[in-house]
Amino acid sequence: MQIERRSGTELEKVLQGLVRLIRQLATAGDLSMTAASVLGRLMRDGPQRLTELANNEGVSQPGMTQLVARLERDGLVRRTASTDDRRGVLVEVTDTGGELVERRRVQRAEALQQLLSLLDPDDRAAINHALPALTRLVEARTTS
Amino acid sequence: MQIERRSGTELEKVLQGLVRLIRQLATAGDLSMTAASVLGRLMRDGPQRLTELANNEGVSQPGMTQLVARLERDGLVRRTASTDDRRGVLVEVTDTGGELVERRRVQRAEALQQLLSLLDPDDRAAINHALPALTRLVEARTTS
DNA sequence: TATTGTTATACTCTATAACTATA
DNA sequence: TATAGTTATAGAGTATAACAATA
Repeated sequence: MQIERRSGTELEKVLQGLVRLIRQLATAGDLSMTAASVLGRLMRDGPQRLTELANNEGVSQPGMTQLVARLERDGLVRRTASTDDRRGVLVEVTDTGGELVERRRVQRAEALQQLLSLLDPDDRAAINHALPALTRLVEARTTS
Repeated sequence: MQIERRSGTELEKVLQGLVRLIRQLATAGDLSMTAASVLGRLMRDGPQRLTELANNEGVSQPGMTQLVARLERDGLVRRTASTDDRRGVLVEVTDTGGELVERRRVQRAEALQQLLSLLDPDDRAAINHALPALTRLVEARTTS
């Protein structure tokens, strides 16, 4: 038990550092975290309703209206009327938006790769080995 | 080489998830990331100059003036005149601020501990084993 | 003249409350 | 009446430019 308590504390410290790291990695297009997350989701899951996006991103409905308005102004997403329910709005990512997301993803991956290359092979192996476990850690949050 | 390129991409994916995770963990006091980081730094390294804080946090000098003004208004930091250079301002954390930082830290650690306990022992071990390496990864960024 | 910090101004991001249109 | 979305308004958080005070 004491070992486990300590690992939560240790992990907290490390994650704080990782958040700092991510925040500072070069990222094209200067998107906010929520904007990037919305674009990523639209790429992954296809066009979605505004309300659905707001709920999934943990943002208010007006907040999502405004975020989508900015993204639309910047040519990254497109709004189309929902076919069946005339109240609804479908948001979909444009080609420009998709390219931007991909470019950012590659940039971050390359920056991380560069950092990994500075580490000892043992450290690289340890991180590699922990990636599936960390993925499950993240999913444990979503699931529970 | 191909193995390494893939690990950058994998790590990028995992870190995106971890950032989402951290963002959503319960946190008392509703501090912004920069505010939390400034308070943490003041706790760790003691009172600091405004310019020093701005540089370390990657924020403009006016931005730091305004952030410190909000933190002061909320009773979390205190500004004192610098002893030697009368242009300078020293920022230090108050008892209230210190307690808030500590409370948040404990909350996050407990939430993470709870998530860790949902994983297989193997996954927990893999994460535990990678923590020092991840710490060095973060430090590689700062150093390079 | 250079440095430290503040003030003025503007934009993004986000919330809540009040509204409109459709179901 | 309930749901989908928008508009109005306000505050946090950030930037750049212009300024004041001190070195």
